[in-house]
Amino acid sequence: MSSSILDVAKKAGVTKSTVSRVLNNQPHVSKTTKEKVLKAIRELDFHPNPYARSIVSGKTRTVGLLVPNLSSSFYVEIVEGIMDEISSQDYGLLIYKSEGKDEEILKRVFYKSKTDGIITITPRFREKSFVDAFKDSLPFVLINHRNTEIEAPYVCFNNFNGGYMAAKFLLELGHRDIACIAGRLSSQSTRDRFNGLKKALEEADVPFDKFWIKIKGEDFEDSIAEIIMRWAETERVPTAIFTYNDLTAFDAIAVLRELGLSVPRDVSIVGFDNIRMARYSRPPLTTINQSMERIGKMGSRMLLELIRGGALEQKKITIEPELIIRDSCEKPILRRRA
Amino acid sequence: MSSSILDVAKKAGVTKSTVSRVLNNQPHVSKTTKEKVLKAIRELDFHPNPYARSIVSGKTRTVGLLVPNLSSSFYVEIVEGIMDEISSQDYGLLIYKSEGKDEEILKRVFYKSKTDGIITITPRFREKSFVDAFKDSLPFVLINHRNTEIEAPYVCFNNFNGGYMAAKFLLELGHRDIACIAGRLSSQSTRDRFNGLKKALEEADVPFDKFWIKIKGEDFEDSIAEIIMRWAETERVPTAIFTYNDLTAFDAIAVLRELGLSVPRDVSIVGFDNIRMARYSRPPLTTINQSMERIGKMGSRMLLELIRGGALEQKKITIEPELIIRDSCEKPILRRRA
DNA sequence: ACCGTTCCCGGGAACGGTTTTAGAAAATAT
DNA sequence: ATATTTTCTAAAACCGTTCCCGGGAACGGT
Repeated sequence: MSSSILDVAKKAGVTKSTVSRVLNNQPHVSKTTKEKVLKAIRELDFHPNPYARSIVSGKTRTVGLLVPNLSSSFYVEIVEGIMDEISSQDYGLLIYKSEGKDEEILKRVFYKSKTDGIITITPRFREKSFVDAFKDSLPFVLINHRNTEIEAPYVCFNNFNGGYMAAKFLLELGHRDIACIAGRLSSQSTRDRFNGLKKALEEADVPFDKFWIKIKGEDFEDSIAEIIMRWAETERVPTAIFTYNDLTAFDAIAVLRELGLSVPRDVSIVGFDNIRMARYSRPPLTTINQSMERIGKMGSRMLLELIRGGALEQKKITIEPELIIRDSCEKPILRRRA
Repeated sequence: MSSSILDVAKKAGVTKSTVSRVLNNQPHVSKTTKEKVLKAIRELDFHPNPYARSIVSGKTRTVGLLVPNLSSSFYVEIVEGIMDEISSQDYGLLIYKSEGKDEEILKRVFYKSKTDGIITITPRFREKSFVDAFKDSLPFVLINHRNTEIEAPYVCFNNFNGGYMAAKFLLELGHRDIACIAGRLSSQSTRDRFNGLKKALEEADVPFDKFWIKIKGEDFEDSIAEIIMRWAETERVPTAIFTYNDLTAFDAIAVLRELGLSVPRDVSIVGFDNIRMARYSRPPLTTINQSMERIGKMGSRMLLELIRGGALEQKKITIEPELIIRDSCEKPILRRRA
């Protein structure tokens, strides 16, 4: 069994109060006593029990993190940013996979783990009222969730501008037949990206053609092939496709290749997220960069500041995206309509 | 403030000991009393403080995880497997990035976090003696570390066989000029892969040509380009390359392409790990599959069994790899030597 | 020499639980 | 009806820490 503060006290010939004072660098302990205690601590290789500490202090030096999954490197990169920041400030990180059951996990972290604060990376919450219950009793930061209903600090990307920039880039290359493969509209960030695209089309006076807008959950479920095949069958294939994330872009490239269409010669593609693999794909993917690491760090800093009882200079932070031009886009080739 | 067991006791008109008994499903509490207490618990939305509990029980229902980083999806996939398993058994997971400072972090988890057990995914430990100090006082499982010095339970891949299978596959295609880009030999798993390759070459009576063996830390540092350029300059380019992981394989493919060499037509490539992106690359990568998720789950189960005080049926588990044939390898073309 | 500070240090309560002990009430046996 | 056992519950001790309080020693001022 590991030794307790009482063992140290006995060994040093003082009481536990004195040991405690030494442990916490408090004043009112003489130099000689301090040394005696320190010696005893060293000899017993004593380390105070963190749980006993937190039971009286109310603090645990641990923060909880809810992440939907680690299958998307978008999330993984954010998590890594959080880990670095949290760790550098000597806090522990309790990580939970929340996919599909955010509320359940949140409850669990809150009641059964007693963290000093919670970060959630999640595109949406089902029950607003539920989250509301927590956010006042515990520091709470949302990442990647520009949220209109829940009144909590957040840090997110300007997805609207991302969508806008991507579309504008394609328009400036000369594309007019621009398709969009969008995610579920229940996610705010997806909606924002989509709306940014619409805005750019509008500004360029390009009519908004419902035929080329494919929305996950409405027009398709998982298979990108399904969508592209349908376009190919009608012999109306867009000259450019904007996809809601890089992984989907890779799928699209693969399917197009199967059909004998080359990217970017026949079809240009813009992704979104700039995940690590985007530079390795064939062709290297033009995409919208968002610094996942940065958003993770920012979110962590906000939370830690909240934990320390500080007031946030900014409760709502939006990070601007950046267009990364690689090789997946070109000027459109002329093609006859069927 | 959240309510305590005393509040519940008062509300139910009993003492805290009775509430505690109800909480822990202990006998010796009458049906009517139990119901009164349960009602009070419900009404106050009471949840026992886990830290107060663990201070007396000595258990925390939390396990610590050391992972070098989340930049490699090899690690990420293992972590996800661990998360799933740990979570399903209602334990919490305290995650730490250990890259380059395993010992320091291990110390931190051990002393400052008081977990019920520790899993480390790490290719190597610097100071054996240091780790030895822990493994007897706390359940401890090594993942991906077939370790000869530290006497601790582990689960790892049969990297030797992986290297062997990869090389054998290339040999059977007819390759003789097979290069190998190997990782740091300080890692046991890298050594194993490398030795597997050597064995296969030996069996096929292919002389082992030092010219084509490039070892990280000895022959190069980071840049794969550097290696391949050197081969190209001497006009001796191998017909096949075995790389020590998939990411390196991608790099190699990119560099070869820059040089106007096509994979697999001019050079065949076999990777290692079968990370998620391997199927998306151009060409889809032939590689050695190791079920990361599986190794994560296995390791977690071992640890949890150890925590429960059970004896392990097997202390050392080795998982066999599998060759995944995709499109990055072909029969060698005839080429004149310079 | 006496008194008021200041500095150290010990005693004990508190934190929120579990566990042991002990005693009262209820059930059973005689 | 009384003795004995069983079942339930309260009281108290404990886990390892922090924190408040109070007492004694040392110190300086008059």
